Amino acid sequence: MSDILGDWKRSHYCGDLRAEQIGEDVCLMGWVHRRRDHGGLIFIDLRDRTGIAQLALDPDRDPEAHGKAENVRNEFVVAAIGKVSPRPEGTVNSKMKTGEVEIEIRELRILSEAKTPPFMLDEFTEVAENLRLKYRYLDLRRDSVQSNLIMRHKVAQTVRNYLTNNDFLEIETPVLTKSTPEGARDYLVPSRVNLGEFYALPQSPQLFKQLLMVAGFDRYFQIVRCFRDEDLRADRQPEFTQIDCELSFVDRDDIMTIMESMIADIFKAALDVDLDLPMPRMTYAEVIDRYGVDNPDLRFEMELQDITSLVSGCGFKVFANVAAKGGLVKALNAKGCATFSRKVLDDLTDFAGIYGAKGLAWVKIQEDGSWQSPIAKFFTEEELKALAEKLEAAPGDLLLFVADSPGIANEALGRLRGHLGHKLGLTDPNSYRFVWVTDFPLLEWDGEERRHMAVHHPFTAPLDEDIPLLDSDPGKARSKAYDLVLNGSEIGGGSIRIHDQAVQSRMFNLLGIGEEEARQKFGFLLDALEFGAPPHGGIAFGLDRVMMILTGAESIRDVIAFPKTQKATCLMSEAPGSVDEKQLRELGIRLAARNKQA
RNA sequence: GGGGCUGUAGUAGAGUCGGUUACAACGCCGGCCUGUCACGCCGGAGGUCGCGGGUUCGAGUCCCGUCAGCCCCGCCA
Repeated sequence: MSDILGDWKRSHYCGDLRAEQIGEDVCLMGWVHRRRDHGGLIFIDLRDRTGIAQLALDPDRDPEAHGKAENVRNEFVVAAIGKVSPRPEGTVNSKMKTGEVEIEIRELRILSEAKTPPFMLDEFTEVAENLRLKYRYLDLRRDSVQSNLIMRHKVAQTVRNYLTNNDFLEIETPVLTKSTPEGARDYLVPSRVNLGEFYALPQSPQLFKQLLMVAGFDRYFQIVRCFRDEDLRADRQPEFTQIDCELSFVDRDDIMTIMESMIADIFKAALDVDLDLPMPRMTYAEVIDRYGVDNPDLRFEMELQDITSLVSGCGFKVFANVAAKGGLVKALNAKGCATFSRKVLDDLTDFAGIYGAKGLAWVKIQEDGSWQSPIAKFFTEEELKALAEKLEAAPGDLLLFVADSPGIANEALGRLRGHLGHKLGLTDPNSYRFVWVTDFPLLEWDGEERRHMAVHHPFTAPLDEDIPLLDSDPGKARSKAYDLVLNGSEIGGGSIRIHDQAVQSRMFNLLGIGEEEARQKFGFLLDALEFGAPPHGGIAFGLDRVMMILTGAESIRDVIAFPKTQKATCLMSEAPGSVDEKQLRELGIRLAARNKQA
């Protein structure tokens, strides 16, 4: 039987007690983190979200409270009243914020008893993630995830303050909305009132925020949940949070300038780190050429080199053939890695294979400058010299080559570059290297669907100078889209939108979206564009990914209070679950028979 | 849809070549202990080795299947 709270009021958080409070009477409430029973004296480490304070219970001083403390177990919820006292000489704990003081407890109330938790709630015990997720409310008592969520709150507040001070308005948009085309799979919600019809949960508030610009709100933001029914990854959840912004009467530079300063505020507030502004900007073509991927990690160099022209006529058929067929031969120099074993090189080859590379050629530069390599014999002295010069090869270096179609050669070697950066310890977790990537291609060809797809989304404006290309060579057209990349991770992206109905219609044409289909899917946007749409553009940041980097979390689950597993289930609530036959009937839904026998 | 890793007391692990009663730690329960702070000492309880099948005289160990969690490819405008 527990005690009642009665009229006790908490006076302090546990973690806030310092030497300044010595002599004060305090009332603390929290969870028993640990109890140390010395037979006589009992110590209780009392925990709340701010930290831990040591309660001291002396049988001579307060036998009743001490007696109660004998029955206390871990994770009991207790309230305690006592006097803040200095710890006796030699017993100060310098590892604790509150280590100079303890509370001499006069009265103790057990507010709630607790079963022994299924795992220990200390920072030393590694617990399997499925167990952590099943008992998430206990896992969240642990300092690590709790401090991540506290920082997340701080970041959200910083965003609100910054954007508010810059004349943005926070406006909510519908969660029950309409399926959007071109994007990821939608989560669907059946309508009871409109049998047979479905809402879709938003993948982003894209259309609504553009309509808010047409409506004249000028600057909008929302910290908003978005939904995508796609497979999960370490940095992808089916529901995630975006910092979503849209502005009128601006160009790309305006948006990037305003937003990078918000990012700087976030880093100052969360980590007390000062960022250098403005952040560097690079075109898509440049980052692909130099790093192979559109989200390069700039914490280290190791740039890719295009050596296609150097090997186009060489004796190594693999390279020569690729060059002849319009492919790309790219190389990077892993400085000092000539020591890699055959096994490691095989692993790197397998790694490149994941991204479609059919092989990975390598060269070890020996101490005497000679080439140790299965392919060296195919090259002339001049070719070797030219390659060595281009790659700045020095004794001890490891040169790696991928020859393939441009897409595969760039991606495979680019990913390999990132992989090596990690492996070689070149990715300092306390270094933050940003880059804006601009001038993305507007369209990409989808071989399966036999049509162009929007790289960003179908409302993205082409570069002014590339508008003529829409007719002549749409695949070459570049867009006014931009991504913000941090340490190899895309943390945000956006674009200037099309605000001209005629251009928007041409865009739909290019995408193979017929007039009827366009009208049916987002006629309201096309209509709106005809009623005076200002030039506008925006951006959305993935709050979860930003938080991962700020906290150093390896999984997005560590920055979300109640995340889902890789199969998009919640181990705690056991969502998703089946529903009553009655609910289905009301929705006019009958489940198709499963292919396995019931 | 595909590739890979993991699964042994409450927890996280060890378990050799297939061989006696599956180990020690932390936690838990009981006892002792008045300055600890991941307290200490003594004792105790606690196991369908994820699940199902197979091989074998004998399976935690080998094989097949299956379930769950994780990482990756595809997918994610």
